[in-house]
Amino acid sequence: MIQPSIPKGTRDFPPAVMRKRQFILDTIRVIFERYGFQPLETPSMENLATLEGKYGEEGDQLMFRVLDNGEILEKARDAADTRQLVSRLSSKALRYDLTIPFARFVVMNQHQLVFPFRRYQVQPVWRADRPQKSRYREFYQCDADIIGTDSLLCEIELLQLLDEALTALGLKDAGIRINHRSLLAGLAGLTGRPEMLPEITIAIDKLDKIGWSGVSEELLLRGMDSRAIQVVANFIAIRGDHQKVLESLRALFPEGSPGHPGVVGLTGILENSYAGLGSRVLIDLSLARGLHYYTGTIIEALPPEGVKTGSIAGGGRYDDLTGLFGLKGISGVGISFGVDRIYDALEELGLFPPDQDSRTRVLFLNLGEEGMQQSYRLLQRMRQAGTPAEIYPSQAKMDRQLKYADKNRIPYVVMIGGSELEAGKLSLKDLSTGQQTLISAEELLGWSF
RNA sequence: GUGAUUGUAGCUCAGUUGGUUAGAGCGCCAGAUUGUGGCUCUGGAGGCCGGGGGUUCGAAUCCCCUCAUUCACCCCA
Repeated sequence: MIQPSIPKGTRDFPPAVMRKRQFILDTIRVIFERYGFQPLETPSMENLATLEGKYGEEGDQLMFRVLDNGEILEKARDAADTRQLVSRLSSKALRYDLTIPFARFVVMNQHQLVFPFRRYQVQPVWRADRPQKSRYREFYQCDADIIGTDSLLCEIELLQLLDEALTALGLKDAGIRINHRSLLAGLAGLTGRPEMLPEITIAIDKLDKIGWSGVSEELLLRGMDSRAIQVVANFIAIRGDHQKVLESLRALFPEGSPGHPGVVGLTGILENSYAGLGSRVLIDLSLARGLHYYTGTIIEALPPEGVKTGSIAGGGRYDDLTGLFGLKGISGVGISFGVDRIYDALEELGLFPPDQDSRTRVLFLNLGEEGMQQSYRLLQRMRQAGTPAEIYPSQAKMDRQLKYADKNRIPYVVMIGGSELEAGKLSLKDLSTGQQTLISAEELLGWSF
């Protein structure tokens, strides 16, 4: 006998958990649909060439590769190094996110699609990360993307969608932060070390976690001088309401400078009368986000204060994602919800709505052949009428059948046994009160459960 | 990849400076109660003390290795 187990970082979702997950998924899906996004699913596996190199070196290492079938030894024999060995043994990998497969889909179907194209996608993704709290090796993403337009209206829509979804999920206190990649590029230019853009973004992204002293230490460690570090300090010290921040940015990045598109972008998104985005959206110049393909606006939603999980949703604009697959000049913008982290946050805060189950309302006891046949006919009629109902499959002791109802928290029990058959009626028992009444079949079908 | 943590019954966990037959609560099964659940009472089943090696008269307990777990870092949802 082997000890049953599941792979590291994966989970079973028992019924009680699934109910809560479905609440999250349904909430998000309904809002996606309401915003006009169309459903899409792509395969679990993609060709390695599709995924490789899209997420940086780290991403490549975290990808789950699928071993090819066939003569492994033959293929492996004269491989020069590990890298070559792996590429000979594997030509497919599990998807790492939903965005790259989406870009691949768009390029493959460019002639059938109508642009701008809006799609949403709810599927698991896999990362060979080391699991820890709120980090799994298999987890779900819910993505909505609009591709084929660079209109800022899309950013506005996605921010509103995000705001609406967070509210519907009960996360009223979740904050939304926004930034723009070209502001970060502009910052790198101001330091006089434009080539250090990646190091700068990685460092300042940790501001929340390690504080300014940690960030400056890291920049120093990466070879930045104190004058340049001071430039970074001044930059991320810019905060406050939209107007004030945008004003400072305008002064910092005049027309023609590398940071200017960011100023224009954020101004266009935040300074308009019709969007009404409110105070939930904050400009956060330290927001960087890891994924390499973002080029414009970047968006992130954080769980409410006190919850330790990382960001629960994120997204941004990518100007040339499909260019990787040969289709140039198509801009897109998307948002992604992390279901598992939203789950953990709601659980931690006790924010799941209490009444999330549509479990069985009525159990028919099985008290003998004749009664069972009548019960089954009634059961079918109740189901057709939309009442979740079931019948105990075997003629077990009554004690056991009632315990079954009790443990599954089924509120009503119907009994048709000897005495009921004699009376031509049935007994309906309310398990919460213990009350039992003798009623007719018609009365049962008219009962409100 | 780096650094820690914890592995004892189905679950949550006790277990004394190393000392008889390894315990509790919950859960499970049976009975009190042959057509009435929850509550109560009584009884029962269930453990290679993660695995391997070592020290010792004697190891759940000490040492080494290994596997698994959880957490933090890195990175990320």
